[in-house]
Amino acid sequence: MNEQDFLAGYDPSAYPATAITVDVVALTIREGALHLLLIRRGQPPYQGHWALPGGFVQPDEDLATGARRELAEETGLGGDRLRRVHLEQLASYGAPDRDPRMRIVSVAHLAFAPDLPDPVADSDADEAGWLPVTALPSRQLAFDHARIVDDGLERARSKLEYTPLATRFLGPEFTIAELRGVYETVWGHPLHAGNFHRKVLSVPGFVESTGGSTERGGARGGPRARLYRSGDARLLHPALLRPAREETVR
Amino acid sequence: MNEQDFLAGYDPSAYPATAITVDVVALTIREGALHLLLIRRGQPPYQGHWALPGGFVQPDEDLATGARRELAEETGLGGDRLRRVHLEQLASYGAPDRDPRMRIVSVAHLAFAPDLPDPVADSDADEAGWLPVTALPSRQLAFDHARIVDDGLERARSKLEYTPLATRFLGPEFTIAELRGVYETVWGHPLHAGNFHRKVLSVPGFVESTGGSTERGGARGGPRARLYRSGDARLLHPALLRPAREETVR
DNA sequence: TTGAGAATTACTCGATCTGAGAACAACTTA
DNA sequence: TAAGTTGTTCTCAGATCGAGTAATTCTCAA
Repeated sequence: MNEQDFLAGYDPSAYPATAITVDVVALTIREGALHLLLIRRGQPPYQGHWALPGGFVQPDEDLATGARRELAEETGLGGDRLRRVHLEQLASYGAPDRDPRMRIVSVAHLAFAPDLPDPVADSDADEAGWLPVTALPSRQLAFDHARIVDDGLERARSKLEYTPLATRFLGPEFTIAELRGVYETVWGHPLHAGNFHRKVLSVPGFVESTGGSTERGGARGGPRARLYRSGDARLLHPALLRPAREETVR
Repeated sequence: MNEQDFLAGYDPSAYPATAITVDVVALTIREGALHLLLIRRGQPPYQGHWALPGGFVQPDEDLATGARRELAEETGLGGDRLRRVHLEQLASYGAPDRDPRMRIVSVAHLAFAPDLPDPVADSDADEAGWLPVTALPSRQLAFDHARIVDDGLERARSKLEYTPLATRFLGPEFTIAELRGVYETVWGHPLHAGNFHRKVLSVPGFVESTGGSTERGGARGGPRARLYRSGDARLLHPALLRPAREETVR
């Protein structure tokens, strides 16, 4: 039997029904706090619970494409704003009983976004919004989404150590203090301003100067700060050190 | 409509047929070279090509369970030997056209194993064996498995930096020189013996002394070496530094 | 039996990096 | 104008790293 004959006689429905979804752990920083995009489900299962934005993968789309589409649908974002969002695959979750409907494997993704507008209500009239990750209603998250969020947060904390992705939470131009704010928010630790400044400028390719400065000083005083944009490094070497790293590994 | 009614009326076959497979990038070290477990496919598609061990996930099993089962089936391993193998999820691959049969999403896993016996031929009479990763027949790997192997190798190199998983390539007791050999093999760089020794013993929880020594010196001379076993740390802090790290990020 | 070579382990030294603190100037609000 | 805040630079002690040296112990081969 050659390969073409084999494919012609192949019957996909002979295999048990499974489905693939993509879910997105979308993070942003609002008013100095880490926020997560959540949807309140309007339909069973888990009706009324908060859940990660996501849905079934279309037959013709890649996993990353599906995740970006779901993110766009929920945030109403498009074009350049959407393109600035960092999106990466997080992990897949496939416990047999994680969804009561059928066997569903979810390929979770992680997104870093600059401060985005509030999402608009979905066609299903689902409520949607950015919720602070502290004081999340863990018990109220649908499916195994609490676990996925935990994994996403740990991945985010870790990625800030050795990649320049912290800049993805900010606009195209930013100050070193704003960048430090991202690290402090995601890591949950205050950082030494002087040492952070020295470190960021000494790592090759992390940031590059725009030559400009802010129009005003800080809200409570201080001089105008110089402006920087993202450099061309994809990895930080040497990496930043996260203080008091916990003993956890996924 | 309550949740039970909803589930009763739910029709899984309404969704397009997709399938989930698990594939395993299983690595081991033989004669100082990194080896990868590969299967030569006995059936279309890609008949005659080398491929990663893997297969469809059973309806009642978890993704990690499926990966371990596939690994056991191909290596003929069981019990304690299998339990010593480190297995972690790598990433999922779901390009729409990656498999000519149907939409198949593969959840790839990564395994670190001590030197294992040669695999026995499968029931499908597929050939199987450990192949050195240098001089892999990249063009001859089935599906997108060359890409998966690349991702797995980079993950392995990276994991050796900040976790004690290098010990998983060795038996329960090992010398510092054997451990250094794992790093040199996976990273592809010779390491400074004295500095490596100092570093391994200074990182808390990496290794602990057994009190014993090897029976003989090295094959070409040298004193007997002290024996160590794996410590209880899950993360190495501070991490080991990989020399000449490339500018790549997944 | 002996000598050459190799490997384990320990030690040294200079360069670099880190954490902590201080200093100064520029800016805010009151 | 005074008081307080912040961006930026500098200093300094301690830790870490890369590279080299050395003592010792063993294997192999002459």
